[in-house]
Amino acid sequence: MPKPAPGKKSSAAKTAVPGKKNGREEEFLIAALHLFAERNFASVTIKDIAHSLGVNTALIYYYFEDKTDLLRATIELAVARAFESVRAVENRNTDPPGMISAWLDNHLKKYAEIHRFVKIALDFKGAHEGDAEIEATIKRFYVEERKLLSGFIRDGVERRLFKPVDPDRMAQFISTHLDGCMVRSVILGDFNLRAAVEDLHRIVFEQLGCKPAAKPGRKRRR
Amino acid sequence: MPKPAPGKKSSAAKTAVPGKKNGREEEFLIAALHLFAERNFASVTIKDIAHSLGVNTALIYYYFEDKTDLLRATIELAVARAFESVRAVENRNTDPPGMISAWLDNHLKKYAEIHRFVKIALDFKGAHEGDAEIEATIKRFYVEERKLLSGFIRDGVERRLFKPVDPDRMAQFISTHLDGCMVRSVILGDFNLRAAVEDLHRIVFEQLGCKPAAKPGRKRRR
Amino acid sequence: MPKPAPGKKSSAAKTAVPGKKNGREEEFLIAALHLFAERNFASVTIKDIAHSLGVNTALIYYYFEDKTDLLRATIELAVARAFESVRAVENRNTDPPGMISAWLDNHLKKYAEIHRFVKIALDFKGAHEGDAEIEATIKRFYVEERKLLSGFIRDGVERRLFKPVDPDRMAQFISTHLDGCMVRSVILGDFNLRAAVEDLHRIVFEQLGCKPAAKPGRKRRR
Amino acid sequence: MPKPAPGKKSSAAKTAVPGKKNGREEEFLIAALHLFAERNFASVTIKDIAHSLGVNTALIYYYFEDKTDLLRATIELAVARAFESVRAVENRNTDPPGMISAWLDNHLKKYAEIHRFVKIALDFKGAHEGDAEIEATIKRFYVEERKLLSGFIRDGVERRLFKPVDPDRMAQFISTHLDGCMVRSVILGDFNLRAAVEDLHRIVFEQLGCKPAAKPGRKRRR
DNA sequence: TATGAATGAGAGTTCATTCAT
DNA sequence: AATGAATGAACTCTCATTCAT
Repeated sequence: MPKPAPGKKSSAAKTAVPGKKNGREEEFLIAALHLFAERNFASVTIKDIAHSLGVNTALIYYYFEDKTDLLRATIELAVARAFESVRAVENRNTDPPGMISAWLDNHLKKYAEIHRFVKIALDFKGAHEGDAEIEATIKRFYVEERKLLSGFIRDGVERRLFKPVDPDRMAQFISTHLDGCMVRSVILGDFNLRAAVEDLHRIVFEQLGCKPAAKPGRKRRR
Repeated sequence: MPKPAPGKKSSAAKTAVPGKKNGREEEFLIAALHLFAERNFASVTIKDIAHSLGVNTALIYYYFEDKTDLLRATIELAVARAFESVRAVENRNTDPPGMISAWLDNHLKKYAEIHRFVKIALDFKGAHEGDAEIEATIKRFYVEERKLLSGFIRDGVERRLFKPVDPDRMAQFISTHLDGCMVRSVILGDFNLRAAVEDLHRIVFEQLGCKPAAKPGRKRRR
Repeated sequence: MPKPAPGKKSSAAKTAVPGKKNGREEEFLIAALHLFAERNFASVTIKDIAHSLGVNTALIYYYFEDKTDLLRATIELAVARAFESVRAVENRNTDPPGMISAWLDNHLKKYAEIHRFVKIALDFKGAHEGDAEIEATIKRFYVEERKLLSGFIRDGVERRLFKPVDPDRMAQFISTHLDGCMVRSVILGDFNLRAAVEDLHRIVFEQLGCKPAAKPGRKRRR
Repeated sequence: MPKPAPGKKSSAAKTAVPGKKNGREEEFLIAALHLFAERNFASVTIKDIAHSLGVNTALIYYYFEDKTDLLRATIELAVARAFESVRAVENRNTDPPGMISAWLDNHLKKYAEIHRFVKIALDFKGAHEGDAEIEATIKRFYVEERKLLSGFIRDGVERRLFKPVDPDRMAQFISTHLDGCMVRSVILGDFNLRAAVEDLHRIVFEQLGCKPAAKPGRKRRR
């Protein structure tokens, strides 16, 4: 009863004030995002999160219902951030080949962001089967991602820049491979993400029958 | 009355490889393999495992040092099983294109096995950083996998069946993509694994400049 | 109804030294001191200690690292208390014979305190070999005790009140005998501590060539 | 019912076949004696004892009712052994001063035996209050010990070799001090047992008004 | 807002003990 | 006489969560 519930009920009400979140609340989300990505959901304790911000454990319960609610909000933040970077690509470039290149490039640059999301999404399954809200958020990410990619491809095919491939399948292929890259870089410490993305880039463009725009592609390690 | 007759569940493996270290120890490993793959290492309790075999919790400590030791043994089993199926491929086929096809096909058939391994390997990172033995076992799997695949490719290139691609990079590409497929099928319930593997198959053979052996490719869902 | 109103037992110490680190932490220490002295370290469970204070088991871990840390703190408290009483003697009396008498007398009065310390110290060996900190605390007690006693004796010898005995050896003798008394009173239920200490008193003063101050020496049982 | 109980009911029936015990049974007792003396009763596990003999854990239950029964039998063995050495003294020497000297000397030589007994006796209290049989055995040791010592002293007093001291009190004094020495040598790793016993020796003989028989007394460390 | 103190539930683990062979 | 396998009870410790302030 003493708790005045400032925007409770998960993060649904949070979008009432878009843009900057309440400071503390976002601090928790960011801290949680990092910790959940580094370790398992189960391995990260409420204490870990609170300590990493230098605040009291109980405070988390002022902002979030419980640990799962925090996870929910964290995943939403991760998805939002991943799209932020994707949207940036969308607005800057207009020719399909460039878009795809930019997007792959983006994966390299935003490695940490996307990596975090995949890791958390994967971890989520296995400890929280049943939470529909989280499941929906995750799926939304993948659906939008493919929509975006297949949009580029369809555009290129229509403008005869690409060979007549199935845009959906090609989008799926790219996106699946990128997930594979993410997984590998988690599992194998010495995985060369840059080289792997470059190889994907080359192969995709060969499939599309179109020379890539000679990416800078710095030195390879492996 | 509460004691539910020992040795009821998972008795399939009990008589599978007689003479080997089967019996209880392997029963535990198989039960653990399934549970760890389904849920997180942290989410699976010792009680869960014991109960799934209808035995007492303490019995686990008769066969394994502790929970981590059980995980270690489980991962070793998973790797052994994954190689079992791979070796089967190796011995049956001799022409490189057929080998690669067979191997991709194998991923489809042994989906559950490999999927379990990837899931556990991924989960391992984040809760057990530091256990060098487990880490080594996981890495061994990937190293051997790539060695196997690149061997096929090198062979095909030398026999002029394939275009002169870099065998290591191509092997890495295939193997990474397969991991991506595995992850997707965990995260996304409706992921069409068969279709994804077929697409990979087609693209790989295009890259190798060689028609695939017209796989049957049953109905596609997506 | 099962919760028996917090802070019921051992509330004596709660308000004993206000301003100091009293409150719960000290309550735990006192409860533990009594229990560890009564029974073995291993026999006393965390539950026993918590229950004796009417609080939850987990609360102990809020104040102490683990059970061994609690033991450590308990021994430190016991040593501190033992010195408290010793210091009291030191400040009240200045003539060496009186000091020694007072000190033996003190052993009688503070029987419970010292007895607890010896019991715990003895128990410590055999279950915790390796904890250097605890070992050091115990040794400190004995070193300081002997230093104190030998100081009295040296003083008396220099002032020609005592025969020229070796102060260190005589101090060791007294202190060892007192430990013997403590042990006996633990092992043998009907050991007459008072009589034993009186005998020591008499013999020591004979050794020092000096009449004791005719202690009252109430009734003897044995 | 399948258990044929070969001399069960604790060690009461064991004396039916005096002299050498059944081999295995005595092996267990000796192993237990050492382990209980080194560590706590609670710290020594049944597994420890069985392992130290290279046999199976369950075998212990063939010879002993349970762990406490083993302790009971162990204490009986310890007492028997302690008296063995005492009796040896009794038979070899006849002059009271020599007897006392021999007995103190014996403590030095049989240090390990006696030390073990005191340690176990002490440990017993605190984990097993209530076991009357064990308690009686322990008390018997102390009663007999004092009887023996006071016999020597009374003899010496009657023969005018000693001053007219109270034999019981002097015996108690000696025996208590020896316990003190034992305790010290457990608690303090660097306690010089030899020197402490020598000091006791000297003081006792001064009290008895009789020069000790110039003990060899090798070099002192402390 | 923020905290210190407290709790309940449950996890992993150990251990004495038993039972069939 | 001896063992391997199994069990139940207990213990230590952790963690999410709550409550009063």
